[in-house]
Amino acid sequence: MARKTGSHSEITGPRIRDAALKLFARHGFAAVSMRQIAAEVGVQAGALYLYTPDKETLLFDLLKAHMDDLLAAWDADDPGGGPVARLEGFVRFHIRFNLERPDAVFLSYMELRNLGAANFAAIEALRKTYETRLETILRDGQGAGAFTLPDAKIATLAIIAMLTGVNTWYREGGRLSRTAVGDIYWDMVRKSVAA
Amino acid sequence: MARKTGSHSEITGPRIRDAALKLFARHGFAAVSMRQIAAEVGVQAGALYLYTPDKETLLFDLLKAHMDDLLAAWDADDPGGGPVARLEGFVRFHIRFNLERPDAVFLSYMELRNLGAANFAAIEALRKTYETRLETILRDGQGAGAFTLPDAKIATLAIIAMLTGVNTWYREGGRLSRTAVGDIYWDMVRKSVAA
DNA sequence: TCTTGTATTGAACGCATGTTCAGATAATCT
DNA sequence: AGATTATCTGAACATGCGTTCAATACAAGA
Repeated sequence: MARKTGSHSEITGPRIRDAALKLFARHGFAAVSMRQIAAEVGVQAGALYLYTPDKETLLFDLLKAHMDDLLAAWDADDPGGGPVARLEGFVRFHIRFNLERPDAVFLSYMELRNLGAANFAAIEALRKTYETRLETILRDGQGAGAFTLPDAKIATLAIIAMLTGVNTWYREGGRLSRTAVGDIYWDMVRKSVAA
Repeated sequence: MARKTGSHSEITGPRIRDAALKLFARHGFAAVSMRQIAAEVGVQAGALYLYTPDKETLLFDLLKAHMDDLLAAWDADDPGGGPVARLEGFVRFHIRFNLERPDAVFLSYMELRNLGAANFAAIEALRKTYETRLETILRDGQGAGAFTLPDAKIATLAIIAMLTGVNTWYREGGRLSRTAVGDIYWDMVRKSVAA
């Protein structure tokens, strides 16, 4: 047996990335073998190397794609207007976006350490870019007298950490809808930066 | 060569746990081999099995010890008094305690997935116990009219996530002292639950 | 000093790892 | 129909894994 009927790189490629994302998130990068990913897709391990030069690059591509998605999605979602409206938009966006792709979020802040220096720096830069989006809103609001912040940089990190924490406890079909979660966090964030 | 001069279980035991903690936190549980841990201590891999029945138990013991420390330290540190004073105590305690043992904190919320079901449940129970400590303070304050919370349970998780986030960015000798960090987070937490 | 118990080595076990590649088959193009 | 290209297999490579255990050297107590 060699090439399989119906085989296409446009089909196999995404399936490999999906399987890798799911398995890496569930068990950790180092604990997942190329053979396990291949088995999930239904091919032999050797076939994976038609789609990635090596295991680390497979991880990097997943993280890079996630961060690119995140930035593009926020830039499309930014409501504009005053700092308060934009901050509310950010809070609701971050929660919604992260809850829609828990595996990618988990990977993105758990498996950075498995990247080489260059790949690590690339992801870090994207993360910093995202943080700056929020920091700018906070500084604008501070300048306009809408917010009172002891430290804008730390407020940025504190808010993002708080919001990202939703992914650790939220379960589909639980006590609260996603909208209700957004309401609760917006209430806390709004007050935490209040003048 | 067999037994080494000056060898003692009271010395080697802690050194193995220290090395395992450091390496697991740095590279991840699955990525660290028993031989690497042994090399860090300066013994052969076989010697580790005098101190742990297997690799997973070594991880579990580290996590368990950390959670026990955490609970005991808070119970000793709880200032008592009114809900506002206790909440301030909790915020400052959590930051200080976590900054003193970043490796253990990192492990405790990154490597739970490498535990079997029984070990996982044991750590989860301790974590929940700690969360309940904060939740009780928040509910007391809510009852006394000192706090206004849309949801006490979620406020608990949000505050802990925000505080634990300090460990991802704090660097010794950086711009802010630990006390200054405590001040900033206490300001944000206090306002986020304000009436 | 002699004995008993403790701490460690070093080799071995079977099995899994990431990666490569020649060969084989399916899809596509001429 | 025939030639070419894309896709995948299956075996192989060297290396490393967690764990066990008999042999051995040191420490401690009598």
